[in-house]
Amino acid sequence: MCALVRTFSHDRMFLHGGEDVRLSKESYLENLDPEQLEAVLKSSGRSLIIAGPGSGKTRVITYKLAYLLQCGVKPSNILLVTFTRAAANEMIDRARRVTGQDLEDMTAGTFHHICNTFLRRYASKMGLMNNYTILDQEDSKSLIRHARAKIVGRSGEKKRFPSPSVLRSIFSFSANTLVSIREAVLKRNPSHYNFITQIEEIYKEYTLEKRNQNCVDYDDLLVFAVSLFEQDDRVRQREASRFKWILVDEFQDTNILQLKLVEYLASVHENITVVADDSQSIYSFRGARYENVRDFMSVPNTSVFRIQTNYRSTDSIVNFINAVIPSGSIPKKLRSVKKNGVKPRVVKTWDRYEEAGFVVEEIQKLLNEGFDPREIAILYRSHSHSLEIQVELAKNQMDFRVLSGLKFTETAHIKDIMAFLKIIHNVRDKISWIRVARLFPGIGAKTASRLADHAFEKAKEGASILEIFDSFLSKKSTSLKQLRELLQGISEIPEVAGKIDFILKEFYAEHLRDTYADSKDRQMDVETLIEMASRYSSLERFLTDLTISEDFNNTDHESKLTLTTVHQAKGLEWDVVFILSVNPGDFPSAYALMDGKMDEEERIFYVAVTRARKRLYIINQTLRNYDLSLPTRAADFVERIPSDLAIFDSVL
DNA sequence: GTCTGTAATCTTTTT
DNA sequence: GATTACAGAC
Repeated sequence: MCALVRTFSHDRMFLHGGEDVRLSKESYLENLDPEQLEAVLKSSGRSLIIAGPGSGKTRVITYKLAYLLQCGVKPSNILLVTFTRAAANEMIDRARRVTGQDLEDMTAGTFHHICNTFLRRYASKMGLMNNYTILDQEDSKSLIRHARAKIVGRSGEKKRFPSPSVLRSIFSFSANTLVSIREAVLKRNPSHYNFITQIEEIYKEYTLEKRNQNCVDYDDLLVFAVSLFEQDDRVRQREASRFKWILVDEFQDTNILQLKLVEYLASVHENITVVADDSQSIYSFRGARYENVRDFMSVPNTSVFRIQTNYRSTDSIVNFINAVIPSGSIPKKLRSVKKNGVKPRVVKTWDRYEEAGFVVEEIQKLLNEGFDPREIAILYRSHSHSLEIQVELAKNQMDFRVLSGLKFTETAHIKDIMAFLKIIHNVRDKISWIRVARLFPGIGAKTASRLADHAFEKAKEGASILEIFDSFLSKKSTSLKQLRELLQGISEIPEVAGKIDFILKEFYAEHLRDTYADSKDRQMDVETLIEMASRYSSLERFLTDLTISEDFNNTDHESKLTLTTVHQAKGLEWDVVFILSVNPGDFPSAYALMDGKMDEEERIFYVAVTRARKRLYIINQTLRNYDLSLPTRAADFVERIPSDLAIFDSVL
């Protein structure tokens, strides 16, 4: 297909005005450096691009995409898989600008998005109705909580029995690594092994309820998509035929299911390019295995490209980065392009308050120097490490945005509104019924769950909202009547935005006023949600996007500092980066120290350090809240830093 | 049954 | 230090 395969073997000739006139005229390729260019142009068939941090991975994929389009590959024949929806959008935007082509028909997004589109299409094959709802983390936990209560009951046995969150992580780990529940418990939480029979029962109950209520969780999206292709070869053939080209970013963070999926989808045309940096694999807790990179590479005829130049950071920072390459990485040494940088600073403070004080003071200096606040970021291992700094910033009236922590879509008021919509979309969704019913005065846990059970049974018989309420035995309280009217009203309004507006006006605004001190802010959030909804005509699309893509959370940016966990900082970069609380027990986390799992922490630290373009600050504290009798030195990232690569400071 | 106050329980990272 | 389970008042 397209001239690619032919031209590739003959290398640069082609670039310097070889056969393909159309492309050689395009100046955009000149924006790439030789090693990037090679990766873009020469990779066809199966190829793996191992690219270090700051090597312009996004640019490589974007230009590869543009190049394919220029070669005449139709957008509908391309699959682009990225780690976040935002990353896909960014690449598409750039490729659109470069090529001037309309990319509407391209399939792009995260694995979860892509699996969801397959699942909607083939839902019935998998025993689902295509109006299934996707459970987010919290909904999934609620469902597990119910299943848990059913199995463990109210007896004293409950003590030390794994909590819903722990159970969820066990189930999720099992799904994403293709191991049994038994093995998952042994691997992750061996101390819970004596509860194994109950855990297995809860898992059964949870799975059954998900099916009954026509719900899938995040893991199911992947699991179902994989088994769809495994079970039906015709479906696999049909879908794989469509994708003449597949591009996958952040491949080191894929799990075994995602690897399988990619292999299925590439099985017809075998044109697949994956980009990876094994040192940046930081999602093992959700099944990511950087061994995928090795497995992918070990298939015959896979070509491997390496980009080891770092275009992002100054030489001083790159030298520092080279000194903290995680153990177990594929050996690498990054080259820098930007010269005369400032050495990273390692600053010792007393406690988290002093740390916050120092950071704010230093930021003020940087702003005076002329740095743009949008180009300054504060990173930390855990969201809880950010509280003191948030207070300190607020005290000094400095604007900031927080990417970590409670997301817009996770706040109680947004979840309430969503629950109304979810009922309309999938009447069997008990979790939403319970959530909604409890908002009304006089309806508590008991009535709510009786109503949910009733609605569920009636829905199976195909009853309407009105019929569900009419046959609900309980005394016709005013609350129930109001709920009935409300749901009926929502279902009659066609537009998504109109539905939400109706909920707000008829009921929710008042509810907010009665229950929250900050009801004004919350109402404004709901109004934002209406604004978002106005861009959607399909309720299903709206619900899906809101639970599956986080684009909605990264709102305005204007002249603000950024605060975020390292995990959420992946793929981003700033001129100035502060890394907070680099002490054993905080970063690396206490968890990792206990389990001796330092390798992943090293990679997280590596990701953090590599976000900085010009200035890098590493802050730690003398007052350790984690007292180690264990070897602290090995666990202390600061202790490992060679003395000539940073400036060591103390504000004590 | 609902609502409210108090005691116990953890405590990462997220699509 | 916040969430959640539970006991007791209504």
